[in-house]
Amino acid sequence: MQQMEQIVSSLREEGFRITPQRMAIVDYLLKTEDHPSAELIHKVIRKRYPMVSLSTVYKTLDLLKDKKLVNEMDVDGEARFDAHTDEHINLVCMNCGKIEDIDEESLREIQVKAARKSKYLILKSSFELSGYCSDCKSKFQA
Amino acid sequence: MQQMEQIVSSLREEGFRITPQRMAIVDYLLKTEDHPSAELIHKVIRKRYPMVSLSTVYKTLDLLKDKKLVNEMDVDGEARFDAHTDEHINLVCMNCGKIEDIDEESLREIQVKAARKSKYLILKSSFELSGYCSDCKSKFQA
DNA sequence: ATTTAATTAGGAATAGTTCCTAATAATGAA
DNA sequence: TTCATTATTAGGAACTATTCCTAATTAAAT
Repeated sequence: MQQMEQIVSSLREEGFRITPQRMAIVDYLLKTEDHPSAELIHKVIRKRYPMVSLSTVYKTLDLLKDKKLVNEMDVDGEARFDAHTDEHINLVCMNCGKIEDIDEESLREIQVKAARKSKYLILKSSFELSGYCSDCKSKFQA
Repeated sequence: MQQMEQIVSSLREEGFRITPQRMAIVDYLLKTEDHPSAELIHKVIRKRYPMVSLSTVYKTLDLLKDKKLVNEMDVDGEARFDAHTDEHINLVCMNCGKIEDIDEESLREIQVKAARKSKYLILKSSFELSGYCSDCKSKFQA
């Protein structure tokens, strides 16, 4: 909720229009703890704005990615989105598909080390661990 | 070259057949430093075995993934493959698409920490940094 | 209220991947 | 070696997430 106004005004300043579609998508992404796919976002948004199109969802997500307001990650060939853009580890459950975030300050150091070793100019990072969440884990051990 | 025989015998032990197609794909993946896509693998293999099909490439890659003999990663919605399965960071150039590996022993610690915090059973990890490689970097700074 | 240019809805097109099936060939047995 | 069995393959059709296209709409400046 808090970041909403910042995002709106930063878009407006750059000359982008504030449409109900964009508001709805940003609002949903800020409020959810999930890491929804474009399709899920579309489904959810549609409940309030029935005529919003999937292509608009994709376009808005592209815009938000450009502005570094959301991160994109890949799970089984499907893009998933996250408005929590601080450095963190994504834990992906290979059974139920749930994604959990974990803060980890040592990621930054690793990034610096890697940049130094490789001479890359690093712009984006993605740290992902996959396995079974605590719920699904017990099913497999039973 | 060295691992070839191990892979062949481990597949044979489990009852899988050793076909020229599988040999060619494994051979190529072991020899290259690249992180080729399925399509590139197909193109390369075809030079020697002109009738090998793309679907066989995909199936073989699935098999090798299952056996943990190759890792899969995603670059712009395209799967890329790597027979170098030790823990490492992938550096992806956002301009030319090149991928470089960097060894980093601290990754293991992070993994252990994350597993402890989250109670996940971790089976797979992927650490990816994207940006510009040293070649492309200079083009953008000019 | 009017203008105008960004944005949208909707669907068609694309591309990577998976699926399907008859034909082929690797392997073990005789 | 020859034969029988059955995994594997080639080829292409089907699928699916995403991108592209265009006329209609609408946010925002005047």
